[in-house]
Amino acid sequence: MVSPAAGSPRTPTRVLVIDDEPQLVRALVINLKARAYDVDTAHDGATALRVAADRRPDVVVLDLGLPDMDGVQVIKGLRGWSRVPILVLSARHSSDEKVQALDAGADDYVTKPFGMDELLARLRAAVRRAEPVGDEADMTVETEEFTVDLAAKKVDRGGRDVRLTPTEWHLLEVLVRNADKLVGQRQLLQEVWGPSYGTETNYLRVYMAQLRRKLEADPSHPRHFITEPGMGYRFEK
Amino acid sequence: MVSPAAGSPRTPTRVLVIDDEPQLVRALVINLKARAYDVDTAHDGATALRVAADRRPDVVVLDLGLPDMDGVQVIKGLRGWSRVPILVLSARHSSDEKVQALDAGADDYVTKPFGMDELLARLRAAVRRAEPVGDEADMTVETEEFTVDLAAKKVDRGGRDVRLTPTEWHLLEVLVRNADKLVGQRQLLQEVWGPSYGTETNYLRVYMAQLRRKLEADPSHPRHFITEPGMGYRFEK
DNA sequence: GACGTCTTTGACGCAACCCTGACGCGGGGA
DNA sequence: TCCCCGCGTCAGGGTTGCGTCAAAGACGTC
Repeated sequence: MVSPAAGSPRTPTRVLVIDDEPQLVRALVINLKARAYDVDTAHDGATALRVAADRRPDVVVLDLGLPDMDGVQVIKGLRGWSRVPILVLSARHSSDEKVQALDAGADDYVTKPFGMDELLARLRAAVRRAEPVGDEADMTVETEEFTVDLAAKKVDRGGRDVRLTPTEWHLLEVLVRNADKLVGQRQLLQEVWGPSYGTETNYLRVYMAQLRRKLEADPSHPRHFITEPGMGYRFEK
Repeated sequence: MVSPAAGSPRTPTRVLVIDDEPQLVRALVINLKARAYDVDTAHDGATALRVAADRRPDVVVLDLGLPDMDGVQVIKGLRGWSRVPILVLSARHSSDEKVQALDAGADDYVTKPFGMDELLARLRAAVRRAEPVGDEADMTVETEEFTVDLAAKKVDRGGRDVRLTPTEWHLLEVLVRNADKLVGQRQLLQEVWGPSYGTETNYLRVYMAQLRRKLEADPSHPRHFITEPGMGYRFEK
């Protein structure tokens, strides 16, 4: 419900687990990998900071009881250059330590022993709130002749904005989101005009013509909006 | 120390406390107010959703045990239109309930009884990470004709302050924050008038006209507040 | 209780959009 | 070769959506 991300098989979430207890690490790694996370591990603070810089994890799970340095120092070390979500584990229930860790920049604090379900849920929550807004980065598709910005809902052609009607834009959006793939006319009709449509192919002809007229260099010999006779249409860069 | 925007007297953080236990609410309110938070309260889910829509809190503290509805429903109700951080309180230690709440969109989960220090630390953490990154720098947007200062909530035009009503300002703010991007009329209505609006496009027409009359050089040929027929509006520098 | 401001609501003219039908063209099958 | 289906193109008409104005309702202040 958050973002459909049609066609983009998002790279797996990368987790960095920092802990010096082999058993706990193993349990975490197994559970995380089973859920298709990409996992790195570090057994002490110094390594952790190095690995974090190298691998740029999407979320960090940090045990405060490390052999070489104080956990809070690790948090500060990370926060010096990164806003990656940090989920702290600790055997200590002391309120003081929680406050210290959280104020140093941790995002969450879980006391051992903990339920794996809960930890994973907290991890999902941390990842979820870290990502969504910025996914408008590569929401823009360029061709030689024009540029489509899906986030801003703008089409640029030779420095000038192209004015599209709602239906035209909707049609364009579906095609661009499925770039290089054939989109059947039924699917196109249902996505743009609604589920009760499916045979009114004349609509498609009219609006494809409009799109080509506004975007193609030579509308009668389209290079980007290709007709696949009897099947549908395809957008190509 | 994480304090935002040095030099800007940022408005106090607004907290919405949702709980039906008077004692707990009182304790929370006292502690929060002592730390200069702005506090609203609600003792059931329905009120909570209404107040949230009205007051736009910066963070929500939600007790799951409400008299009128399931806490998870409240979370979903909020998440339908807002990304405000939600901190859940609950007497139940069940792992299941934690997972449900977190996956519904909660940001953190604290089991009662809890230490006030810890709660406040978690609250600080939630608020801190909700703050956008580069907020301080470009809190002001300039055009050839006028300047909008988002932090000071002021609009300057030719050296003179422009007087805007609350609704006008709110509308302007949403548009400016999404500069160059198209903002759908539904989104606009929900962000300015609240989540229960979405089809009253006549409001938009009236208030866009007011904004243009006050800010555009030639209100009948707007250069900054662009109408995208059938879709929404766009602010351009 | 009267006033001023802000918000909501309704009515109207006008422009833009969406749908529709007609026509021409080209390729594949009979 | 002729026919037919699918596609591209064009132009007209019904409908929707937008801008504008004005007046009534809600709210707070003096």
